[in-house]
Amino acid sequence: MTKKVTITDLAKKAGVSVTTVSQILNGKDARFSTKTIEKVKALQKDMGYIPDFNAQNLISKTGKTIGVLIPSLSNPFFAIFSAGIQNEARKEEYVPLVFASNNDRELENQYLLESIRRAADGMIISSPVSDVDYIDSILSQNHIPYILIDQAPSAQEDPIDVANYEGGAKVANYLLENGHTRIVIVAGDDPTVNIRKRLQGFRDAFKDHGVTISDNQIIYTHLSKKGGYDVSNKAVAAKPTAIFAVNDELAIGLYRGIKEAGLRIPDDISVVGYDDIDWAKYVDPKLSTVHQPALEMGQAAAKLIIERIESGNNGSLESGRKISLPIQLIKRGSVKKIN
Amino acid sequence: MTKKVTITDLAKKAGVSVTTVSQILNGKDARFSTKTIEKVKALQKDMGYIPDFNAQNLISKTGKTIGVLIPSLSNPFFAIFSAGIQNEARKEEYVPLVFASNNDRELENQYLLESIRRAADGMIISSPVSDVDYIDSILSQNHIPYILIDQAPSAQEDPIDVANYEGGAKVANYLLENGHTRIVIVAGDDPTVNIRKRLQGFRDAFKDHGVTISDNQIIYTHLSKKGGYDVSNKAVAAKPTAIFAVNDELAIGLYRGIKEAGLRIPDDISVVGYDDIDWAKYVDPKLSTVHQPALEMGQAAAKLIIERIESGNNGSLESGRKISLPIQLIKRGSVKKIN
DNA sequence: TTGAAAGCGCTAACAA
DNA sequence: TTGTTAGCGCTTTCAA
Repeated sequence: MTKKVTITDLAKKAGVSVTTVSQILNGKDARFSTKTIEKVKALQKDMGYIPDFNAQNLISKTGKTIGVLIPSLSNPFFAIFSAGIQNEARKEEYVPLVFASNNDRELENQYLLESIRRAADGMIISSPVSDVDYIDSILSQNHIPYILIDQAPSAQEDPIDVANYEGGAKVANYLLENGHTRIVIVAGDDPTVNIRKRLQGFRDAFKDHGVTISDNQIIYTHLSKKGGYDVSNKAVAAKPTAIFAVNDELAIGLYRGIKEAGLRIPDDISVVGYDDIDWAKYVDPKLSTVHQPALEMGQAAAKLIIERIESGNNGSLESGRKISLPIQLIKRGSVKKIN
Repeated sequence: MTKKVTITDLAKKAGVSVTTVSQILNGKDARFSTKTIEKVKALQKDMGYIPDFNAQNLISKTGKTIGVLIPSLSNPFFAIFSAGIQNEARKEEYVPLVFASNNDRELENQYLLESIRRAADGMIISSPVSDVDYIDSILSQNHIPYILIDQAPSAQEDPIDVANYEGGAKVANYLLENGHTRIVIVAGDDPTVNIRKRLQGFRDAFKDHGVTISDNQIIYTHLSKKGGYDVSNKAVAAKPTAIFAVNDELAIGLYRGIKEAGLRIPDDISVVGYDDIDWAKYVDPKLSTVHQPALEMGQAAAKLIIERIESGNNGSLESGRKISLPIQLIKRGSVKKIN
């Protein structure tokens, strides 16, 4: 096995010092002769020299790496969210290290440590099972800035605001306009703050119209298609005229269960989701939902964390600016007007 | 900003040399007194010492990193595939660096170089636009083993075999058994070898039954839901009794178009997909398809590349063992018997 | 049972 | 315009 070309090899071959090569290749070539510069650059190509990442990082203390913790890649929302992070990171020459924790606390913890070990410069954490205090303590100790997205009950305000309260209220008003007052809500177990706000907005809007939604109208289940499917009987049994699923995956699971129960959407029952994953347009009937800008959220998260990294603001809970992103109610075919 | 704890800090505090600390922390503690060992280990916890990744790699020349190139995360097949890689890699303490190239050749190339720069020990490439010769040359030069999955026309046999020819044939026979001979195939542009084999198996099976499927019965489009949707009119216009979509995304796009055209599945037209993404069970009617073990494929890919890395087999095209994975025809509700 | 010293590949003061 | 030297944090001979 031929060894990798090092800067010393290159320097020798060029008949200059390693400093010269290093400087030139790093763009600090002001003080060198054109001749030397060209010689070095040509040789770099010829020899296929690529600077050693580890050696560089050992000195610079930054590998331009962002650790990313998400619950799962199989939820399209997070797949797109991750894509957004990657897009934005790329512009600044950062690389995301994406870990899916599957809501497994231990795994999540391992991946957190692995990110630190791999010298992540910052972290984006969007995995809901986290113990926020623990994360804050370990990350602060290591002086790694981080942002929490869509996080478990936490003192910290989400730095990326996507108007969940308003979103929930929009769904409520949409349903109200269409005459629905007999409602079931389907939510994921251990709802995150974002989803709680969404729920709160929804319930408050109903209350404003004189309709109280009690806790037993909320069904909790695993936050997935299967979770929605599993509780569809229960949801249907309550004989609502409309169901609000706190995300689209849930809604699509409900679709299946509702149809298997012999009911039609929206004739027998209306369904509204949340997220507007691309699949929402491909189910029958097309799903009414609230558009969340998943891609933009990923981009915003990456932008924010890079800002913090480069500003040296190793901020924990208190720090940093916020980004607000718009949401939008998308009316499609899954809600019917009743009277 | 407090500095990160280094091995020197720890050694000083323990009153021993860095060698001692290094040896003990790396499990080579045979020759040290229990007392020293305990002291060092305790101090590690206390001080929160984490060895510097870059410094370690600089010496060991391996960062236990696998570069992964996929077309996109938004296709659930690849999301699951990536999850499989991560699962398996984790067991061996490798970390995948996942890059989605979106079929953009330039991006793909950038990510390839970035993986090399970041000292990937091996690569899994599953992005169909690649220029295989180029990849082989650059990776070989850098002595990085790699495996190509589901790759563009290539001399190399896929190291992970998922019986595409047989899969295609199974779909064909299924359709044949149900009386379908008027067929349209919907495929992605620039089909990969795997998909070609799938197609070939399909066509050969029909031919065996005396039915020739001509090239103009194949419609090419973007390999996505939208791609399927976009050509649905064209597909319907050919008045087939059944459509074979080479993947589920395409099939689900077709579903939408077919319904919008006022036709019913499977009464007016039967549809079969390929992949068995989890969504296949959640569309109406449930999609008949061929189950591809995406998760297992990811695991197998990771296993294979780790084997090559650790065996020092920096193999390019010729090398390495193969893994065969079973597929399965899943009959659901999207095919109807006709006569 | 322990430590001194060299060196991994690179960057950056400081000289020349 | 270029080179010498030190040193990043760690592992690993080799010696004590």
